[in-house]
Amino acid sequence: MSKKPAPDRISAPSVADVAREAGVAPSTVSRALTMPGRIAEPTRLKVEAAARKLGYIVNQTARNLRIGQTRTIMIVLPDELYIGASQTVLEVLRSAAAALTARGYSLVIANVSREAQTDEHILALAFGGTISGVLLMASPVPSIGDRNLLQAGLPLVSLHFDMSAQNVPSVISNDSAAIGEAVEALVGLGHTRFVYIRGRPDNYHDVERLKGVRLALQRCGLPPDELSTMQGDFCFSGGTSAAQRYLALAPQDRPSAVVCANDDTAIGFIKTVLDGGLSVPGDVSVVGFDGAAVGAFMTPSLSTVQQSTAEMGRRAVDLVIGMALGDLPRPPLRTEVPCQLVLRQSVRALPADPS
Amino acid sequence: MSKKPAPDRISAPSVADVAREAGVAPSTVSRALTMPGRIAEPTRLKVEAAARKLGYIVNQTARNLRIGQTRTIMIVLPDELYIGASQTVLEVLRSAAAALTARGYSLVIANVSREAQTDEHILALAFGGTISGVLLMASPVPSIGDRNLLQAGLPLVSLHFDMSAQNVPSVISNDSAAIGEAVEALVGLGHTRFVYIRGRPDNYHDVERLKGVRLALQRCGLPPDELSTMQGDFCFSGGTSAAQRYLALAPQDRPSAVVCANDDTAIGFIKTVLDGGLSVPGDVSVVGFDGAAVGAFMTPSLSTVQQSTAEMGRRAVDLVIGMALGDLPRPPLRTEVPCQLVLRQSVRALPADPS
DNA sequence: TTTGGATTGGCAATCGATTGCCAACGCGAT
DNA sequence: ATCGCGTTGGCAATCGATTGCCAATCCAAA
Repeated sequence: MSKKPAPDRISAPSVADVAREAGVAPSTVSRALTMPGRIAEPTRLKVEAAARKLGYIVNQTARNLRIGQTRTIMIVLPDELYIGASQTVLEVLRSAAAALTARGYSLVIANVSREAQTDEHILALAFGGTISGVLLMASPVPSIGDRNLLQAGLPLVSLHFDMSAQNVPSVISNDSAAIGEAVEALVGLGHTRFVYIRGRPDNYHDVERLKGVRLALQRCGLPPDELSTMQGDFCFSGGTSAAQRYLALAPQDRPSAVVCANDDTAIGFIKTVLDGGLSVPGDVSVVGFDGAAVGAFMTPSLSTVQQSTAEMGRRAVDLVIGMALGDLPRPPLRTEVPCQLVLRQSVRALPADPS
Repeated sequence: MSKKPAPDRISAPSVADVAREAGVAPSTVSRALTMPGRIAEPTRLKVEAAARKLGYIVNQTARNLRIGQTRTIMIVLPDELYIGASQTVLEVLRSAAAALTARGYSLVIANVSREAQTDEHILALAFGGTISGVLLMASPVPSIGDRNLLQAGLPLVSLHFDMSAQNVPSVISNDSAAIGEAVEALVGLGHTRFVYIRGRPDNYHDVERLKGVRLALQRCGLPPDELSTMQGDFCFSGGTSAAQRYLALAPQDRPSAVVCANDDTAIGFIKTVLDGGLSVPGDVSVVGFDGAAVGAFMTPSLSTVQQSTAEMGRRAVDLVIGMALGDLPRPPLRTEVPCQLVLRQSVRALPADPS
């Protein structure tokens, strides 16, 4: 407030500077600022005043080096940070970031794609000592040669993918059960013939969701051959190409219910069949997965399975910080956060069959 | 490959360990690994072999402390990381992240919202010595009391907002000119009466885009009172409420062209007027701004002004790294990246007026 | 063989904060 | 006045990598 010590100082003041200003030893400064109670009140106040006067801010790099910890969590994003309508990964990222900063942690993004040298970068970061924990978002464990992220000995939590089998605590949606609910709702509306439009091959979500569809149909007593599948890719384009195949079917051969691996697929599908002259939900009912915000504003509005992204992020952060602090010697391996079915204009009840 | 030195070693190997293994001094190890040419080839190979054998990875914390640099760029995100259809900020973030990691930099996210203590956190990070530069995304300069981010003396680049007046190099879209093009296109299609649905008050983009609309109408020779404005908020809800006001107008009083501050606004507007029984573009033509990917899959598909997000991210990274390395003593204060007008089904030509 | 210059590699200081250890000090009790 | 205990604060080592400086070494030229 009074006068600035140095408006454009090159090097920031250090504990030594503060100590000199306050007339005490550097160790006293450090303790005064970080160990309440360890230093007598009058001395502490003197130090605090000196620190404020000099505009002292602790050098985190030096601090981290000394204490061997960083309060920094690394986030590994999926192969491809696809930007479409489904933004589950981003929503979880937002919630995790909020939870982390609220607890005084920083967050570094390790990657936004997954090219050749990306895993190397991730591992260098993990082994470089700047990281206190890792959040793995919808990603396999980064590895290079015979070295992988698990060996870094860092607290590690998987989001979206269930890796409990590999002993990695996982925070996941109940993909299979949730999509099953959607299928049961469609059966309840009179649908008996289904298409499932798949995501990328070998993807965890695709496998789980397809499984959920199959199980639900079985529970409803429908024979397995009432379900056909079409290949998709979790993107608009996958929905579009599946729709073209759907349109190519003879009208009476078209299943009345289409369940999609995610919202983008559903959106691509709907747009294409509408352009092809069909009505949604008049001719075909469509359900997506993820709960993209824009779904409510599509025409027709999109039925979907809403993931609880905010809670997933929070839970994962609780886990990884707990592990980093050693509070969780045996973290739960599976934390399942339930989804919520949202039925909108894109589905309708089938008129009772007179036959 | 042969046998692991210690599968669960507590402390990672240091230069000292490598030096012992290779039979040289620590300084030699350091130089061998970071200064090509400084160390004779045979020695260098010996060191490299030892490092590989021990699985040595440099401790970045120590390295950063010593060299007083971090190759880490901090990203400050907007007040609210709104997740809707318009994802400009996220697209730019993705592109910037890709450019940064490609150049060996790390990226820390300072914040995902802007609460009371957020700015404190941002400044602590900035002054804490762990940061080499800052990318400010659609955000004002964080400050707390009489201390602000500018005083940290860090390379700083603004994205989305033009802060060249405050001497901050800015990478921006040509908001005003681009939306002007859209307006001119609509005038070219025969539209003469316009509504502009605004974003949040005092927002940079809102101001620029409204200005662009006004200037374009003026250029086209239309009187200012052919433009009315409605309040929005950059979200679906803003479009929705504006649409309700639009529907409340007598049909002959409804302007035939609606220009929205962004795509989310347009999407909310379209959905609501469609539900209200109007046709788009039959009764009203609508244009958004941002180029949300999902726009192409709406019904009708959304006309918009596409921002070149990928290029913006790259440009900003080039700037901030150049400044950090001292390569850019006088960085350009304004880098304007042009947008591209995309006309889709949501606009149509007005039939020639017989009167 | 000697000399000069270039190359190589080691020693030790340094970055800034933290912390184990201990000396000094104060205070109350004997 | 002395002792003993608890409190306070200083000294110096430490975290791990980098780098200025210099000694040792080598090679070619004289």
